[in-house]
Amino acid sequence: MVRQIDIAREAGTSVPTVCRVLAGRGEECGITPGTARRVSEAAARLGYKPNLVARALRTRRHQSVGVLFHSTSEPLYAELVPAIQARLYARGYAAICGFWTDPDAEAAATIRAVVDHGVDGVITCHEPGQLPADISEMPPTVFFAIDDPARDTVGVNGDESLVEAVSFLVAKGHRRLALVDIPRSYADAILAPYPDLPVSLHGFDIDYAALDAPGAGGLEAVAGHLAALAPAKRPSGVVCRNDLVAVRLLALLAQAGLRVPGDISVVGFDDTRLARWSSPSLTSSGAPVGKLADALVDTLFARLANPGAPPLHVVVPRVLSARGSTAAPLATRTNH
Amino acid sequence: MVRQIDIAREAGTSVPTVCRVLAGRGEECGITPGTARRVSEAAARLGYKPNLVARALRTRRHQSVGVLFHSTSEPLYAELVPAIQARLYARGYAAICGFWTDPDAEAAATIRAVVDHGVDGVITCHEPGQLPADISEMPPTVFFAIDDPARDTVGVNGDESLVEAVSFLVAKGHRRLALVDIPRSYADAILAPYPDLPVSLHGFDIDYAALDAPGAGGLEAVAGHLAALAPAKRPSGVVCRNDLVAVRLLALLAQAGLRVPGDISVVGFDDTRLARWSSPSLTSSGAPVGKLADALVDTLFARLANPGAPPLHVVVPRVLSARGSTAAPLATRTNH
DNA sequence: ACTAATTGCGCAATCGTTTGCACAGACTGT
DNA sequence: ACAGTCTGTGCAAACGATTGCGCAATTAGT
Repeated sequence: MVRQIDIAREAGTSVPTVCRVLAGRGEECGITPGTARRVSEAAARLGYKPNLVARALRTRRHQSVGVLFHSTSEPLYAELVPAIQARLYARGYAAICGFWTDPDAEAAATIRAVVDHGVDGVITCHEPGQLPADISEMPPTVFFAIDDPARDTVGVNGDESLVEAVSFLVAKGHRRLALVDIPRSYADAILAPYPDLPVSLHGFDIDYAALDAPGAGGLEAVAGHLAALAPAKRPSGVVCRNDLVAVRLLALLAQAGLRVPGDISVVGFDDTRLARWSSPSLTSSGAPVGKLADALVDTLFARLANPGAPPLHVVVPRVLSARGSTAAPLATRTNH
Repeated sequence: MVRQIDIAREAGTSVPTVCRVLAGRGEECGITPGTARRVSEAAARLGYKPNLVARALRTRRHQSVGVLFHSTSEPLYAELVPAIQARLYARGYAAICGFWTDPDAEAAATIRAVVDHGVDGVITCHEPGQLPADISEMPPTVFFAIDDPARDTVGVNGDESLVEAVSFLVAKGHRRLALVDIPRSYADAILAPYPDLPVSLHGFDIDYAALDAPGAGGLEAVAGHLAALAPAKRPSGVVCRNDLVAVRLLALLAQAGLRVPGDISVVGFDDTRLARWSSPSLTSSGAPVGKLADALVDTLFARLANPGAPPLHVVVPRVLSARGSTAAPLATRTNH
């Protein structure tokens, strides 16, 4: 291990001078160009790597950020976490990652463990209200997909893009829709532009941990219900809370004998790789993962640069990508 | 922030005594039970949290492990990384995560950045031979799914379970098989038990980064080739390198007009959630993620506890889970 | 030439924890 | 009672980088 004192000896100077030159503050501190050059060259020659631990002890900045998300079984997070990590490294920061499955207990313990390791900031999807109370001092934190005017947040537009998904289906000719596992508040926002549209709500009790199982956490009942309806009474389009629910529904609808998009169209949310991997591929509305990661990391560094600024709020718009899971409804097509 | 000196003042003793008691070495160092109790109580009362950065500077152990994998677009890694992280936290260690997409350039830079942050150990799927040369001192490292007698490794059995997958299809009556993106060395191992089985090899040039695109990184050509063959000449069973390839192939075969498992059976590898999410669900052979994570973390800590021991090698057996993508071939069924 | 301002650099303390060593005090043995 | 052992505890020096302050050496000013 090469230390600053080794460079100092090599360059015939002292540790503080080495420190100032290597911190790029040579000019500012009035170091002679010649000295600065000797230091830089010696550092390069010896292959100096700063000891980040020692630096962190002195400066109280650790060059690391906690990245705390639901277990990556949420397909969006599986893509978002590596994207965030890449952007942090581009700024010389390490990503200390924490995942959990159970929202309440595990999350708090995981967050506490990461914060105790001395991160400079946190990026998380955890609800601010449920943060462990005894965390003495939570570092600057950016919350993803959380509505809280008092915190720094990065979100994706919710009800507007839900309206867009619905209008996409309406434009294709659908007149009877179902929403799966979508909050009623969002659903209400939909009714405004389409007061006469029959919309049914399903799957409020979906158990995401059981989505792997054959029953799919309650989703099988939803598929069965849809299949049991007479075609004329059946919703011809379904909008799902996220891609995972949509993809599982795709499989269950096939089992139940409904063809997608022939008998029924399906729209997902988040536009993850899952939407491109499924058969049929899934029409989905989501914000580009790269832009989300940009927004999260930029917001965190803006906060670190300016601790006193008022709360920051960024919304990344979703884009609807039409794919194979949506088509005009059968009735419309036969009418033509 | 509460420091040891605050506890020392509160308990009427000195910093070294506090340190020894809190390190659990009170007995060993002959601290009086009374003193030890006063220290413990004061620490609890004040809510002491050790400064891990200061400790790391002194002890050179950082209580953190680098977890370095391909970008989690590899479905197995998306499940493995959170499982590893959970086990590290259970031991009081943080997971500093690094992901990359391009195997050569990004991986080296990512690994270097993480190692520079001072991790105690590394768990990675990177090839040992391609580690950046100028990493002064690589900490103890466990390699996943790498064959290298000189390193600590955790693997899944490869050719044996490939044989098992083939024998599973043969037992169902399949007599003509295809392997997609499977190394020829493995394929050779298969020919031993089944010398007369016609096996064709496909998809050696699959571009994993392009698997999202419509052409699926070359996989569309494979599906097209299979669909173009006369049913009698067509392989009735396909074994794929991993679940992602298998799931994409499922979609492409459907597009090409082949039904799964009616016309053709498909077997995946790794048994990720993708296998349970696809339609039809995918027969797949994989080691349980939990056991893999256990093996990786246990092996790393065994190495940390005993730096001089000879290389450790653990193999976690795969288990074949039969699901909806496999059935007896059409020919066999009509014969009965 | 003598004081004052300026410049370039190094001394020493600091961050919080750990650990080798030594020093008091109590105790034992003769 | 005194030398020797043992026991519990504290002193001080690390670990490596950062930074306020001040000291020399040079230059400017009169």
